[in-house]
Amino acid sequence: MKQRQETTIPDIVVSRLPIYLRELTFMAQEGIAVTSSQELARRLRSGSAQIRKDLSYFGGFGKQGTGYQVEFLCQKLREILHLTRVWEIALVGAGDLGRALIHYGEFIEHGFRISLVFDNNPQKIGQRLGELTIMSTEVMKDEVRRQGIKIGILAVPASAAQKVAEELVEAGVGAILNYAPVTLSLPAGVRVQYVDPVIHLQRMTFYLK
Amino acid sequence: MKQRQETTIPDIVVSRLPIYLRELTFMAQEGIAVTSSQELARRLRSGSAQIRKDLSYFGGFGKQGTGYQVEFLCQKLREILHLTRVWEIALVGAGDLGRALIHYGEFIEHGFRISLVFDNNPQKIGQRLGELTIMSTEVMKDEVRRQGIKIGILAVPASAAQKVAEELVEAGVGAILNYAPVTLSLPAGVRVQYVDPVIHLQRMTFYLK
DNA sequence: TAGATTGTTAATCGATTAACAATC
DNA sequence: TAGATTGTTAATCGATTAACAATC
Repeated sequence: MKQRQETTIPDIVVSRLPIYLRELTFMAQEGIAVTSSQELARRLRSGSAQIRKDLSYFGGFGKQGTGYQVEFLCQKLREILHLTRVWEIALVGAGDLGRALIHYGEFIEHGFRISLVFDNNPQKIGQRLGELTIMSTEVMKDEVRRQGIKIGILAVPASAAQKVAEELVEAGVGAILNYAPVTLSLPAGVRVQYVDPVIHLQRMTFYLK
Repeated sequence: MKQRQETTIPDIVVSRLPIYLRELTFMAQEGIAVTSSQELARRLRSGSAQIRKDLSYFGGFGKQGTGYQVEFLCQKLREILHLTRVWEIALVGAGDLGRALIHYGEFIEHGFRISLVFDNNPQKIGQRLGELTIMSTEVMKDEVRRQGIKIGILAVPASAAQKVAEELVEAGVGAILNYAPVTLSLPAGVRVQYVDPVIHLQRMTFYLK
């Protein structure tokens, strides 16, 4: 049960934790109170040794002979991933995608709240989107900084993405979910996750005949 | 310039090729005719040795002392990734996300065409979505098989995803882009790419304070 | 106690990187 | 030729997996 953040956690380990948390949450909903690395591995189509090793970076959460208390492990994973608070998000781009994201219910269910929306189109500025009012990208930096927002979602065209990303970082954002189809060049330490449906599809067509 | 598919290509190598292709396409648009592994690496924030090694799995596309012809390399990458044809796609789920995907212009620009849309909501069946008519999931298997469609996009709730995915696979689909927040259990050989904004965000909050 | 499963070590496997001969 | 950059090998690095003592 020792905490050991002394070691640097491999990024690839961190990237698996949300998957574990999601599956464990399903299991809790199914009424499963206790599980094993083997059962979890079977559901996730991964290896039980990997799961145990991943978890052991953060401490010993199980009991020999028994396994893991599902609710307890969920709670620990939420703490590790800093999910025991609500994260405010700035969304940039109020097109079709931005609209879909605003209405996406999973965000609020999991402690993420889009609290600012920006667009550079004068036609859109001032309009309502869900419960928010679309603001000008000109005030973006100030507003994001003022509210202390740390997460940005980029739903802008590729051509605008780099500049917007830089401004978000200047405003204090440390994590960007990028839907624009372009690789961003940002200072080390800024986290970026890429979502580009075309890239994802192209990763699969290689295997199709 | 030898072709050597003899070796199995590591999945991680394949997954980088679309990123190379995207950046090279930008470079071509910028009027850059010739580039080097070093220049490409700088733009992608990766290593030049990695780029050369990745490409060498498929043949020698460059010239010592000179580098790579941008257009030529783009063409080769398109061939490797099987992007020299149009891929028809079946979209399942006509909610906000499905709507956004239908209107997403990048698909057709890159040779992907959503040609069937399904939903299980009787209210939606028969309605138009873009240029398509929403069809019942009851006819999904038959229609997908009849048209020989190999790619599916899942934009359904988590609770429906596994069943829909299995039906798509039975209908001959070999690649699934899954927007539902759940891990799918499918036969080996079926490719799946996951897009779950919540998971992506949770991979970054670990690093935020 | 007998059975089960963890947490951890060591072995294996695979990916990245450095280095350089080949060559344009 | 001199300079540059590829394609490839070998070294390094890191991640996965197997195995098992510890222990519930």
